[in-house]
Amino acid sequence: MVMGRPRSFDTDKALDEAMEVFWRHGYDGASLAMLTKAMGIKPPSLYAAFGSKEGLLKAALDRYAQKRSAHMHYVLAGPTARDVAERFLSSIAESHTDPANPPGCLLVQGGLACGAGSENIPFELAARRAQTETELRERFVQAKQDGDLAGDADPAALARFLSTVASGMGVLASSGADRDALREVARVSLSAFTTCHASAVGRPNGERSGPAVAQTGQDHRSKRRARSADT
Amino acid sequence: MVMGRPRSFDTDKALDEAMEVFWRHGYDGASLAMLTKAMGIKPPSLYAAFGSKEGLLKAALDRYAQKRSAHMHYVLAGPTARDVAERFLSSIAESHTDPANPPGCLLVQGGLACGAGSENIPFELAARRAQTETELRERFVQAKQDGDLAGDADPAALARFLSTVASGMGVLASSGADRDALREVARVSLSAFTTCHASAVGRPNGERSGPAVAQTGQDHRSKRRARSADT
DNA sequence: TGACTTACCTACCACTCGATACAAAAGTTG
DNA sequence: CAACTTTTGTATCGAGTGGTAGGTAAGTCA
Repeated sequence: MVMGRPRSFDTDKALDEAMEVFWRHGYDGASLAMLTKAMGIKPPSLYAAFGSKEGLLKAALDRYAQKRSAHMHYVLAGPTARDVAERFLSSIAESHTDPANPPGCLLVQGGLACGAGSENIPFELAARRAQTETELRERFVQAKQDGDLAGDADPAALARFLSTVASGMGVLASSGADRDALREVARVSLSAFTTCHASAVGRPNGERSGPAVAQTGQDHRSKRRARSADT
Repeated sequence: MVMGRPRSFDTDKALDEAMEVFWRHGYDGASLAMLTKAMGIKPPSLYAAFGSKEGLLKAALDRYAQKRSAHMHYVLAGPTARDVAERFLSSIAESHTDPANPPGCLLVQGGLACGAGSENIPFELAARRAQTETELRERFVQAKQDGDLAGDADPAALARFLSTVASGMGVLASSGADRDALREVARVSLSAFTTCHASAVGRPNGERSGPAVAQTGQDHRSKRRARSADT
């Protein structure tokens, strides 16, 4: 079989540039002209390699997750639940203000609300955010089995709290907050975590185990009202 | 002086519809076609009344703030700092999942990152978010003077924490999280708040009094890197 | 070398974007 | 009524959108 002309650009390098554009301008705000200029390629090359603008975003998100996996692995490897929380919040404070990247988090900046024809994108980003929450929750379930998390602590609630704070820090960072501001938020949040971890949190309602958001990047469903999770 | 032909649509009603479109699709995602259809008017009427798409957003944001002012007044009227925090978080959990509105918060959904020509919008939204943080901080400063907030508590840090959690809850709600999920986050956050409010929070760095983000809707400045606050 | 496969670039597609020129319509004031 | 002011709808502006057709360049394999 013949190989044909080899690709003249580095896919990962191009994805890094595309990632930055999506990160800084959001999905709707990132035009093909911006993307191709940043990636150093022409539209046909982009479409041959990634299929569509949405395909390019997904590829960029995959690369984003891949780059973050090492940090997340370190976070989850914390010896205790409290260490995991501390590592998580610190890591977020640093990464969301890393001068090498646009401020904030791609999974938040990318687009919480999009225009006609881009309805899937918020789903896609939400699913990837939910992934982090799930990893934290499972780690806390393990911590509970290990006995380093109080018996009346709620792993799902704690994971959701941390995930929510992380999103909030993304919003804060995108507004120009500096690293110290985020560290401060992390510190306060951690103290909250410690309280819940040690003592009971009143839970009047029944158990809810799953993440609060959709798990997979599914297609657009109901246009009206909230994008409801299918639990 | 002559009055001329009277306006045939209700400005506030039209703004409510525009608000919903911006809320659901973000600034970039909200097209003129969407807006005029929802508002029930034609482009020339829109431009005569609001000047531009950006002007329409600002008018919608003003109306949004006006509608929320009653709730915020109630929140700030809480007898103690803890009550203020509790009222704030509860109010956010309810309002961000109010079925009468799109999920989440307009000031977050509206656009954290925008495309070419809309660079001012994220500033504008950030400034309005900062307003809430400022109100909370000033209330906590007052609480400290009143003696119902510990002497070593940091009003700025607490206000920023609450504001950050509120943004995070906006992101969570936009992903389809239900009201109970947000209430749970509110509960954990409040317990964290209580801890910091009662006992000392280690603060290695100097005082920082201002909000973490820009105060006013200023023009676009540096394209590269973060939109840094000019403190 | 020459056949073959693949990627590249130029130019362009139909469409939508935000915004407006223009004239008819609808009201107030003398 | 007639003069005047403002709003309205139609129809459209130039620019930019995501995406592609078609020909050419650049490599591999026999």
